[in-house]
Amino acid sequence: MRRKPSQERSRQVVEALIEATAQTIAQRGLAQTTTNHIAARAGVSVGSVYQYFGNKEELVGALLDKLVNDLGQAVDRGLPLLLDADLRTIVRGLLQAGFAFVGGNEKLYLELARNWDQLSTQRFLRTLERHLQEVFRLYALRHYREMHIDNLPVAVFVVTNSMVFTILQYLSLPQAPCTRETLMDELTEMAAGYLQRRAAP
Amino acid sequence: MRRKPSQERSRQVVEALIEATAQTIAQRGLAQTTTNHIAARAGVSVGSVYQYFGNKEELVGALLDKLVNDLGQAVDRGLPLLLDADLRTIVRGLLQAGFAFVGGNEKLYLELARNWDQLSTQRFLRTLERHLQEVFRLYALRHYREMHIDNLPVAVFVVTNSMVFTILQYLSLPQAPCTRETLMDELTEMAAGYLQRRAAP
DNA sequence: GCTTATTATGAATACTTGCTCACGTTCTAC
DNA sequence: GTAGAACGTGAGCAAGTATTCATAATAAGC
Repeated sequence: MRRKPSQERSRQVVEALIEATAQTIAQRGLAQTTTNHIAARAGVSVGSVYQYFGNKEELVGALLDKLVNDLGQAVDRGLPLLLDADLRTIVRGLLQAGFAFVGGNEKLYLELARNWDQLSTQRFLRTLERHLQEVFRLYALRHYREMHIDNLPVAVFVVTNSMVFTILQYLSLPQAPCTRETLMDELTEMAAGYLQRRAAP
Repeated sequence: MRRKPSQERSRQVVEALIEATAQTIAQRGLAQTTTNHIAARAGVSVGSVYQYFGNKEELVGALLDKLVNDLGQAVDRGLPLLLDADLRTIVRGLLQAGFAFVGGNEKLYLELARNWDQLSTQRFLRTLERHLQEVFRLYALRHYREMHIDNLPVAVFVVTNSMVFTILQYLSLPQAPCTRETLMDELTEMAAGYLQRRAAP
């Protein structure tokens, strides 16, 4: 951020720019999103973009920061409700929460996912992994008889990426091969089965 | 393809262009790959590109066609060797074959995967899914006592995408969270466990 | 009210890149 | 050998876009 906004109006401009970035990406795609489009949608001139952001990338980065933050909050909100349930219910709940999170902004998330090479998108996955690792660590502690995974980080890595990318593929398919419910059932089956495998006999 | 090459030299130019496209994408990334770069690497002038390809996209499409073809052949070669083994061995074998296939051109495949939104990349996955569906259909026929999946296409969709994208993520990670062997073990565990779940009692 | 700091503007700049086209070269057929 | 077809060339065009900067408007401090 090139200049730190000190007055109220400038803070509103920054907010409007980030919001406009999200909308423009969702509507036109990241590649077709220009600084002029963003400025126009935010109701300011291009110059204002460079008042607060060094370049286009920083602006998108700021949007990502906001989304990563939202994600963290969403996970933390849903977490305590799940810990008493069994593994299958937890996974199903997490999937449901995931779909709900993407929910209204499906296009935006899909578009961001299409560009997961940009460093920033990776932060999203890392954050998600970190949170999920915490969930399963707590579960493993409570149910140490049913679940004892020697390498939790790797297991979470595998499950997280499998879930996320399969869902993204599903969402970006021109015509779905099954209902959303079916997909969630299958993913739950796969993930829960995998995570529960090493039950102490 | 705008003009069909009839002489030998022009056929060599077309081949050189496709090969140069692969190398340039691997080295500079798809976004930074310009028609001028490709022509230069192929040792011809830009004009020649448009002699045989309507635009840049067609050129990349031709490369994709070649790769999809390679993939099909690779799967077909390895297939008969696997059918007598058990599910776990099959999955492990497929993963091994997958890594071997990507092998030398890791950067190219990674770069293409980063742009999976382009329609063409999807053909790759579809082809893979189709082949794998055939593998598991045959397996299910032989071992109908151990594996009875009511919706094979969906199961294959889930497994394929989970494997492919988890591996791609693994490969694009700056520092790996585990060895390649460990990753394959875990993926095998997850996939084989999932596919075998519905054993008739 | 006056001064100074902050904020907003948008035409102009600088640069990239896909693609064309007029011209030169090589091949083929007779 | 020569005409005509196929092929190759690369400077330059056209279109788009990130970024700047001189100028103007607005707010804050006194």
